[in-house]
Formats: sequence, C-alpha cells, structure tokens
Amino acid sequence: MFSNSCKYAIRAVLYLAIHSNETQKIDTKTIAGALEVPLYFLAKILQQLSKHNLVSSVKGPGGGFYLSEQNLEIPLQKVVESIDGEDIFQKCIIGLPNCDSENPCPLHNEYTQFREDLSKLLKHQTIKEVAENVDLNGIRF
Amino acid sequence: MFSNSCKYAIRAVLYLAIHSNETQKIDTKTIAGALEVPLYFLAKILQQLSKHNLVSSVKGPGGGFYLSEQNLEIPLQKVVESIDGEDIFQKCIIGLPNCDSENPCPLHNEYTQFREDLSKLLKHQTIKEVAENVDLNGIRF
DNA sequence: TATTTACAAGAATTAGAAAACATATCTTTC
DNA sequence: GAAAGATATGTTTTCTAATTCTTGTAAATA
Repeated sequence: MFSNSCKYAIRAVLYLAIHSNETQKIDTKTIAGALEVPLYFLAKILQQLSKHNLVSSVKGPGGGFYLSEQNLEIPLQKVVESIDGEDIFQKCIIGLPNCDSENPCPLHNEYTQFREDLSKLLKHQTIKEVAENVDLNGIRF
Repeated sequence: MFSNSCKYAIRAVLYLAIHSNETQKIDTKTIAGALEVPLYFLAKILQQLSKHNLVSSVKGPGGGFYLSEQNLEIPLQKVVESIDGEDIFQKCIIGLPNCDSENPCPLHNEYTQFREDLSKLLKHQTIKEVAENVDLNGIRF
C-alpha cells in the first residue's frame, strides 16, 4: 500500500507531533533511534517533508526537526501525498487505466469502500488529532 | 498494495476464467495481447501459477493455458498469496512489527476493517464466482 | 562586538538491492 | 518437426541505502 518511505514519514511525523514543539527540537539521530529506522534514509525523507513545509527545522546546535502549530493542523494525507504522490488513492487496485464506477473492475466496489474509510481518516483529521488519539489509547509507533 | 506481478496474475486468471475451458486453451501471446501487458513477463507469472496448480496448461500445438473445473473452485486469495506471499494482508499498514488489536497503530482499526472486507471477497469467493460477477455487470479487465 | 568553532540540516552523488521486463534455449506434445 | 510451455539467464529500471560535502545557526571566546 504505502512505500517504505511513506511509512517512515507517517511514523516520524506522529513521533514529532508528540515529542516536539517550537522549543523542543529533535535531531534525526534521535528520531531514527526511537523509530528504529535507517538514519540516512530517514534524513532524506525528513528533508522532503521539510521542503514541502510539512515539518519545520532549524540548523545548528540545539537544532533539529519539530512541528509548528501550523504543521500540526495539516491533514495526514498531505504527508502521504508528498511522498507517494497524489494519485496513490485514485488508482485501480489491479492497475486498470480506466476503472471507475462506470466500468468497475471486479474488486472496484470493495476497494472504493476502503479508500473512502481510510481517506476520511487521512483527509479530515489533522496530524494533531491523530496524534492525540495515539496518546489516548497508548498506541505504539 | 499488490505488486505488478500480482495485478497481472489476477487479471490473467479472471480472463482465463471467462475465455478458456478444458477444450479451449489460450496461449500466452493472446492473453498478453488482450490484457495489454508485457508478454514475457506475463509468461513467467503464468508459469508460477501453473506450478502452484492454480492454472492448467498443455504444451505443444493447440496447447496453452486454461482453468479446469478444479481451478475455478479456488478462491482468488490463493492467486494473490502465490505471487505476493501469504502475509500481504497480515502486515501493519505503517510497518510496525508488533501492531495488533492490543497495540494498534493509529491506522490499525481503519485498515483492519478494509482487510476484512477485501479478505471476504478474496477468501470466500471462488475465481468462478468473481468471474461470473464480471460477466454480469459488464466489468472490464 | 567580532570571530571562531561546533553542531545539525540541506543537497548532491554514489552504490546496492529488488522489481520489472526481455531473450535464448530446452522440453514436451501433437 | 513445429508449436507452445518450462527453465535459465540477462538487462533495465526503480527503490532503498549510504556517503560526502555544503550551508546555516548558535554558542563560546577573545
């Protein structure tokens, strides 16, 4: 479903949502250690997210990545789109170019149902909201 | 979600379900042409399916691939599993090793819902049943 | 206050692994 | 002997990973 890059991006953003703020920046090494993902690979992903203004960063001593109040209001979908492309949820599940409700493939309806469920979560909930859920339910990442 | 190989496999099997039978074999070239997929790549996939006894084949002149009555009773899930592995539907959507209902990741519940929907289709419906739906609704592949 | 120094992100390059795609040869069957 | 799958090998492309160098910032120091 998601690429590895995208999985790491989601986890990193949620991690930052919980552990960072304007005055509490976190460097790549710490994040990579906490999530147990490849350091340099994660660094690249964070740079991509930074370039898209989905996470904030400060260079230099005491610097690192963090989520600003603005960042926290972004829907999680933006993170997914910035890594895996905007059409990840629009493509046919078995790869047909012209699969839609008019010409559905055999799996179209089941898939559409899911797509809407997950899309609802990603599109309408902000990073902040998802992260708050994480806190509440003792969810791990 | 599915690999290209798996997408091609699903489409090829459904194509065979509709257009072939014991006396009506279809050669790789024809299938690849109909589905507009790479010939030699598809050939390899069909051989994998054949080795797993998910499709039937006959060599020599007039030979080709087809689905036996037995093949038609196989759930589509077997096709997916034989190409993309058995655990494709059991893995956490953001890659956490110990994500389950006890320790759910933030997307766990939404994903579980989908997994069950799609799994129902793949596991409990035979290739024959899915293919019949295709015929009924003028679905394309 | 100006300058140095260290730290951490940014950017570009290289390398390795895996997936996708292609070809050639062998084997079976008609 | 010709047709068609089976097998084995080869190439290309994409994805993932690692390295190195550059740039910017903060803190220390003279």
